[in-house]
Amino acid sequence: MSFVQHSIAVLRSRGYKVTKPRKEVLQAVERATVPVSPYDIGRMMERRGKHLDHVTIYRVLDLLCSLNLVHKVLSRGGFVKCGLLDRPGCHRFLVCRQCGELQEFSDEALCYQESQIARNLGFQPEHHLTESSGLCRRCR
Amino acid sequence: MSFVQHSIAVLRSRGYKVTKPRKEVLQAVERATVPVSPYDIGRMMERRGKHLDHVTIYRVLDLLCSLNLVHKVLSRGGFVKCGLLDRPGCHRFLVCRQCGELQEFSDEALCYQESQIARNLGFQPEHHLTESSGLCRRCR
DNA sequence: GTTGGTGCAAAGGATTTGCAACTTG
DNA sequence: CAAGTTGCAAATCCTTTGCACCAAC
Repeated sequence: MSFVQHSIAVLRSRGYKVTKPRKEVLQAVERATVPVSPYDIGRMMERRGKHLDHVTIYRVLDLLCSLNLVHKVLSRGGFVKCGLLDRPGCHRFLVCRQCGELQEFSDEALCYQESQIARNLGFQPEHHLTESSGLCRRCR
Repeated sequence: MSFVQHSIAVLRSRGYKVTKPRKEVLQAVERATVPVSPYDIGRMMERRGKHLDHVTIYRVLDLLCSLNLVHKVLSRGGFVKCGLLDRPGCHRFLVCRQCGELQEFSDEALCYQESQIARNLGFQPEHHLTESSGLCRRCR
């Protein structure tokens, strides 16, 4: 099942309406190869002769983030589709500092280790955010 | 040696001028207990009867970041003084989602493990950015 | 038909740039 | 005194809010 199809199913199952703007944002994120900002998405649509209000794009992205269908990449300030779909645990990124290409992964051992460190420092850990940067295979 | 003193020494040793605005931004960051934005710093100064142009604050923070004297906390969108000074390796954070309190640490084993994962996925790793969130001792 | 979603207008921040004037070493 | 910094003005971009209208279920 494709990313868009899966996302639509999740929307429906949670009681959210499956609207044209939501489908279009999903398709735009699907096509993107690097993290895209709300305005990037707006421009992508214009180039295809469509138009979406930027406020709508913001709101759709917020919703998709809250459902873990897309992620915000903080080091780049943009959004990407979730590439791990239902896989549990913290989703992490490798980001190419040259071309922006992104690879998503999750790793239980890492979560465990980070949680241990947090507890040792008096924290009760909840989430781990990791974005490693470097060079991807092609840019190396 | 205090954070401010250390930072001034680093500026000097790298050939940067030690100016009044730079010292004042350093002092503001020193006093902050949670990550602060450039405008936060501006307001902190006003409250003390001083004034700094926001553009200057942006530029000073950029410089201090590039020298690793302060860090940008992406999950909170603010800056903090570096609490590990010259300690090598990637600096990481625990951030309290309640009060914003922040603890900095570094961990060699974690760096190693993350690098391994990156290489297995075809990446040449350079930096690891980690910001775990949870509850600090007091907010728990 | 209802409820939730969207578009529009507008406001409020955040961030950047160019240039003249000033300060530090 | 020279080079590096700062302050100001202004432009640009990002993000959010309120409300009237519209579309999906």
